[in-house]
Amino acid sequence: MNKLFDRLKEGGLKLTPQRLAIADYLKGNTSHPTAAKIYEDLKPQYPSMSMATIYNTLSTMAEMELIQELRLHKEQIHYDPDMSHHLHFFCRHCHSVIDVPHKEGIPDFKEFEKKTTNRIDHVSVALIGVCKKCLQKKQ
Amino acid sequence: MNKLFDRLKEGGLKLTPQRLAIADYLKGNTSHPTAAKIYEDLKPQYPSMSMATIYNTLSTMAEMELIQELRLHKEQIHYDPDMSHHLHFFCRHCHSVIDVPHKEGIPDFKEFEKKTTNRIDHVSVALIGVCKKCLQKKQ
DNA sequence: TTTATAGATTATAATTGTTCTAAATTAGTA
DNA sequence: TACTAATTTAGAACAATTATAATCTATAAA
Ligand SMILES: [Mn+2]
Ligand SMILES: [Mn+2]
Ligand SMILES: [Zn+2]
Ligand SMILES: [Zn+2]
Repeated sequence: MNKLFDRLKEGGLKLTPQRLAIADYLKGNTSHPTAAKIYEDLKPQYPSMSMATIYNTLSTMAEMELIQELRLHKEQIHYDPDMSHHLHFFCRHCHSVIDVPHKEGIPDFKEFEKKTTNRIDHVSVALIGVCKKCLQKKQ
Repeated sequence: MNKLFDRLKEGGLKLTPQRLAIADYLKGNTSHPTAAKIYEDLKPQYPSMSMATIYNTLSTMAEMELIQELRLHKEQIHYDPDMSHHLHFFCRHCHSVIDVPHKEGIPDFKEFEKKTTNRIDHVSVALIGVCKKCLQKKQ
């Protein structure tokens, strides 16, 4: 029932309770959690789970392109199981990450690539600002 | 003769040899150096200069909006005295940063702001890829 | 010339998210 | 059940940046 988990299986990886817990946690999750948040939330059910396991599993999933790593600031990596093309808004007060529906718009840089012969693999766009909640609190 | 330094002066800061050295180093510099690179390059002339001074000075300059801090990856901050609107290409092999002339093109997100009432302060665009030199080396 | 003071610099310690390591445990298989 | 390679775990290591506290500097009283 969990696509993430099924893909891990297909990849020949062992099906451990930890991996299932992390896959279940991420499934349909739009909150862009950090490793620390996942650890904290899984702790009650899996008190022995290590941060290393969280990072290992997330790294594996990212390598298999099942989730994406969002490096929106230097403090922490956020993880996103939504692999569809969309952008992110990052609140620099509370560090929350909000999905931004993406409708084309990002210009192409083919000209830059041709002129310079640098190869662009990925255009990273992030909207930085202050979220609704934090704006309200400040008043 | 150095605009950066003059602005520091205007800001009421003391004009120290360290600050002048850093301002001179950055003037017209398009290499997007890190704090460590600046430290290394100034060491011969200023062997007693501390990393703390480099960071303090760069932070002050960034706060005064005389330079920008580029957080293109989690490892290091790159500094750029060019405050004009332009984008950056980042090579994930050698970590070099290359200016990309910007001709409008970045879509506006007014609609997102109105709908969600989150406030966008800044749209960060980074082109991630492999630079010319690194592409050649791999062949 | 001394003393005072505020700000700047320095060396070093602390911080912190992530990665590494090595030992213990487990899943999958026979 | 027993084997083995993969996985998990606790804790150490790492590295860029930030914080701290002592020292230094320039300038201004006294
Ligand atoms: Mn998302
Ligand atoms: Mn630049
Ligand atoms: Zn917020
Ligand atoms: Zn390169």
